[in-house]
Parts: sequence; C-alpha cells; structure tokens
Amino acid sequence: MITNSKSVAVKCGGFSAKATLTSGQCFRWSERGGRMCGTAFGRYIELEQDGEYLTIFGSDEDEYEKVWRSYFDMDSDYAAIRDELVEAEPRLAQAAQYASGVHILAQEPWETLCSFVISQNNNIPRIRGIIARLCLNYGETALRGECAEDEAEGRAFPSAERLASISEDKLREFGCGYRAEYLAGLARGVCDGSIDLDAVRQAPVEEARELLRRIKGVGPKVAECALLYGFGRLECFPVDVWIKRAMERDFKDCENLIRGKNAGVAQQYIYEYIRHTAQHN
DNA sequence: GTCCAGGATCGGA
DNA sequence: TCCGATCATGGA
Repeated sequence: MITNSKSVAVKCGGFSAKATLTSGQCFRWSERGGRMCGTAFGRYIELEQDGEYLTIFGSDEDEYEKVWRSYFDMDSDYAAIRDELVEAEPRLAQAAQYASGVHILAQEPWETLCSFVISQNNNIPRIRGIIARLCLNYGETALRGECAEDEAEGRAFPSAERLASISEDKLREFGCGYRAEYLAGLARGVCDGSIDLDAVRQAPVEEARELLRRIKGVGPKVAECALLYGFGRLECFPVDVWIKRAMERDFKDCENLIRGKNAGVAQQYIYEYIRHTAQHN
C-alpha cells in the first residue's frame, strides 16, 4: 500500500477505474482495500475513485500528464462516442448505458500482444496467474514497485529479450501450456527483428492485421485484441465466445455496429454487459 | 468424469 | 475454402 507518498487528483468525468480495469482488456490490476492497484509502463500506482474524482497514489501531475492520461484514454469523449454508437445501432443502448464508465486502455503493444497470445482458449483468472508468474520471475521491479502488496504486481512485464532467454519448458512450468511455443517464438521474432511491432503501429489497420496474423499463435481474435488494446485502433472488434453468443442473440445482422470507427468501444460495452448479466455468473 | 475458457493450427475433405 | 480434431491447464 502506498502511504506517505505523492499523489495527484484529477477530474475524470464518467470514467470508472474499476469497471475499466476489470473489463477483460488487461490482466495486471487488482482491487485491494478499495483501491485498484497495478503496474503499467514500468510504474506502480494505486487508484482511489470518488465519483468524478480520481486520486492516483504514487504519481504526480507531471507523470499523470506524461503517462496515465493517455493510458486511461482520458481525452476521448466517450459520451459522444456512445451517442454515435447508439444512434447507429439502437439495440446497443442498454449495454452502453450499463458499461458507460469503461474506457479502452492504451496499453503497451508488446505486453498486450503477449497477454492475448496467452489468453487463447483460456480463462481470465488463469491468464492473470500466468502473467503474474512471468512478471514475478522475469520482470524488472517497477518504479515504486516495492510498495506493492503482491510482489508480482510491482514488477514490469518482461521485455522481449528477457522472454526470449527463457526455455519453452520453463514457460510451460508457469502454466502457458501449448502456448509456450507461441510466446517463445514471438519473443525471438521481436528480438531478431523478423517481427516488427513498430511497423504494425505505423501500418494502416488492414495491413497491421496481416502483419500480426503472420505470427504463429496469433489468429483473428488475438490480432484484433492487440490492435484495440495495445495499438489504439478503436475500430477493431474482437470476437470471443461471449461476444459471439451476444451477437447471435441480441445483435443479428448489424454490420453498422462492427464496422464503425469506434466499433471496439461497442464491443467492450457488449462484453462488459453480457459477462455481468449472464445466468451462470 | 465432462465442460469450459477473451482460439489457433493443422490435415483432410 | 471449410471443417473437425487437437492442443495444456485448472476450476466448476
């Protein structure tokens, strides 16, 4: 727990830190003592929210402007995005209202791509566990990381160089299963330059999709998630089992929903809504 | 024991 | 091009 440290309070409109950080787009945040705690961009922080006011413990105004403002996508007008989405597809109204506090995080491309390679045919608690073990064993201690109650939480995600140095057997020990081969190949490719994430970042979205899908272990869904959550491509629309069910049940024949420039936001609203209203939850 | 999870790959039709 | 089997793992 961060105490006796600097902090910064910001007005955040309709943003919900908890809803955003538990919405399945990231795997490294957890709630502890009423705060959301986690590490991104090699910096550990804790968040406390009271209505429109968000206090970031451990951070200051300068770091907020430099790092967190864009990470939490504070500059997009989500109310306006919702209005546009609902106008184009009225059936989205309920989900959009329900999940209105959710923003699309601007995460680090490398970590995001790895995370969603691990996510395939896997469930969220287990994905979180695998990533936590990787960070604990191979991640650098984050700035302020020693304040984290859970040690893995105070570590940065391992670099490509570090991951590339781990054997596939070792990755399997951490629970990666058959994905160990994919993760190792991805790390090696980034190190030797055959995989160029900066080229992905600069490419038009369709070309970016192609580049990502060339990577073994990266199919349509993982590419779409990486682009949406790690490369800021809000038009990307990942379809997992939950979204597929929701689309078949509630959004039959809605090209206008999945093709818009903010389709990814709509997708996140639907995901959040369906996951919290499903029967067996 | 079976089913499922923010799926992708592979071989065969 | 499309379809089914298969892939590790742990919780329900």
